Amino acid sequence: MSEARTAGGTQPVMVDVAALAGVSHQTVSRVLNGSPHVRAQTRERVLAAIRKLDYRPNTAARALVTRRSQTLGVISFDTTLYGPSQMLYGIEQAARAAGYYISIASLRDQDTFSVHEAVDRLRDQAVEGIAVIASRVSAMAALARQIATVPMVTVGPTDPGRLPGAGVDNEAGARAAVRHLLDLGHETVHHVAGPDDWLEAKARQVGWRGALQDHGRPVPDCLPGDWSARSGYQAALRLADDPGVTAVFCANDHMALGVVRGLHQTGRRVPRDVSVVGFDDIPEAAFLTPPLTTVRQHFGELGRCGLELLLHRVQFSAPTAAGDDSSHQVAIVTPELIVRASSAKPGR
Amino acid sequence: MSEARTAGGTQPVMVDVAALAGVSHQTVSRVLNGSPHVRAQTRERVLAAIRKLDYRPNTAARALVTRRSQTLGVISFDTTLYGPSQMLYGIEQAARAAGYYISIASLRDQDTFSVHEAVDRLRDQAVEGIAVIASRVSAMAALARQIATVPMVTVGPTDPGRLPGAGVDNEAGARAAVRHLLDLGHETVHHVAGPDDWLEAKARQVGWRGALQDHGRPVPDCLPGDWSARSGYQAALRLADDPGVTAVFCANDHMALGVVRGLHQTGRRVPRDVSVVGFDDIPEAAFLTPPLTTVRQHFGELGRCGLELLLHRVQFSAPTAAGDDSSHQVAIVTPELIVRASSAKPGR
DNA sequence: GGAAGATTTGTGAGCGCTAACAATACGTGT
DNA sequence: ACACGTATTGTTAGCGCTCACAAATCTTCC
Repeated sequence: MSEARTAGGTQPVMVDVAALAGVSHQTVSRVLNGSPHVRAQTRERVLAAIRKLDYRPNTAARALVTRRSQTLGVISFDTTLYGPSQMLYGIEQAARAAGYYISIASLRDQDTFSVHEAVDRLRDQAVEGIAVIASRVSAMAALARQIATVPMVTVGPTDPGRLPGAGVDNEAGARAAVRHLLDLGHETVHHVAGPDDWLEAKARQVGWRGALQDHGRPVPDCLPGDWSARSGYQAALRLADDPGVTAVFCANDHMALGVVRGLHQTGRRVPRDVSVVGFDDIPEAAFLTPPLTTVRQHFGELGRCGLELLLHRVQFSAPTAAGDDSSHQVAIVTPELIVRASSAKPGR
Repeated sequence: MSEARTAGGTQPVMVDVAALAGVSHQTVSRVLNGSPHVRAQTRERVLAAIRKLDYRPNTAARALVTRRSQTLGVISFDTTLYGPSQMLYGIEQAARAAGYYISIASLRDQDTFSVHEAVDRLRDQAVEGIAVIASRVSAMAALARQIATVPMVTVGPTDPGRLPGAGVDNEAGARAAVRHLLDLGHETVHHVAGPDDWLEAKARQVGWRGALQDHGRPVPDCLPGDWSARSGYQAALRLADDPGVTAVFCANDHMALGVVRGLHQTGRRVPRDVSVVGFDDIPEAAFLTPPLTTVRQHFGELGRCGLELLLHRVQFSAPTAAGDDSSHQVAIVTPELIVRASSAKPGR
């Protein structure tokens, strides 16, 4: 009969609870793990002891023997941006609901080295799976190379065929935006794009071009941006030179807001002279001057969705994954066009 | 001589490395922990074996015996908001630099129950310390009650005297904003405040009122807001009834942007008729229409700062903290006024 | 009433690692 | 050559938990 340390500064351990409840440590373990082979009365006694001692199981010991950390990792770049931070939130909520802890690794750069480092870091913590909020094509490639080492999904931007994940149908969103502007009567639509090597930027650009071509409209040169309001502003200054511009579709709301600012400064009125449409529907979009027409993404939903996918994979790849079932699962959410005052009929 | 499993799907463990390097597992441990009592040549051999096997130490086993998880927890509410997400990033960067992992717990509500739950959750993970990005007075109170159980600091809003933490001098920031408007020649300044039970909101309101009183100006009624652009918009509609309003100081940029929108809609021009100043300096502030005068906070810096404080406490409270040294350490950063086009001389 | 079965509990081993101590190797001065 | 101190390495014993299995208890039914 091992004497349990009753006092002292140390945390109580399982045998302490067992001693107090008058059972063996294994019975305590059974109660903790919800085993059905415990008499109700015994369970009560154990639970009472747990409560009295404020006992909390040692996760490290448990992880050591079960080889499961109950932890998922999240790699995120640019938590600064609206989308990523929203998705992180959605992921965390979903993980908690599923009984998992979340460990994060946020990166400044999306280069191969940083990506590998982040994955390593998370693997060192024995995470059971990783959700990645990455967007750069390069980062995706780096991740694809590591997919074998640990279950992984992408959230937000997806790279169908290489990595499983939950994403938004950016192309459809862009098409909807362009179609809306054409329907209003605009001859064509200009585009302020996101960085070349971002998947979302690419997809939105493709959608924009596709919609114009489908309607047999001229496809103007595409203006480069970097998601920031500043880059939108600069694009607008260039756009202002061309009197033919009547409609601009921006790859995100922040750039759209910069475009509005730039147009305004050069004497073009929105939406009287030029219509502007964004993408994302940030919370303040409805309260900008003018309120911004945009394409709404449900980032939170996306995070939840992605995590579900990840959990599924974690379950499957239990000991040795290898030849998984459907390796390239992807969940696609279709975004929604929100029409506000920044887009209107061309006013000639 | 225990035969090391050379193949198999299992991860290599320390004895595997030891066997390959021809040493004991303890020597491997020494190399891993940077012990000086290892011959350089031996160290090399061990490192080579580690590399060859792609061995990675089991954190659970290590945590079990050292009783240190190398993990810090972050509790955050509203990762959605600009400030919190920025601070989270700063915290993560600083933690990584210090060799700590970060586990997050984000909460939807700031009520007592949620706060306790989050702390429990993090404690279950055996985090060595917790950084809290909370703002509600109620949440602070709940935290203060748990401070004894684990080292804790607040980041962002601070509650001097109760919890240690890194914060911004919101009052000084507000004073600077108000003074700026008075200097421009405005008779008084109206205020759209944040939620009553947020510490930042309170401090900014106090600063606003104080500055007005210092200059012997009338203190108008304060308009309530909830940080959202929508609430700013609504406040503006109310403000519009009063022709005497020439300057508005908003407790954050999003509300300021809503105020601008509301004023614009009711025919008041910014800054010609009314000057508007915000707080935060969100990245797009400079590209709003008009560019927003605001008070800049260095959120990232703040996160770093707070984490440093936390690490300090973690070090100190090693086995049994109890009577700590300076229990109410606080780092205060002074924000900076950024003048842009949304504020100007009253145009009568 | 007692054997066969089901239910509930206890026992021992070991997950992979570090901490303490023991044991060796290496030099140095006498 | 010897003892002695110092570098370097090895040995043993857990950390707190779960797993596999053994033991004890309670049923049930002939």
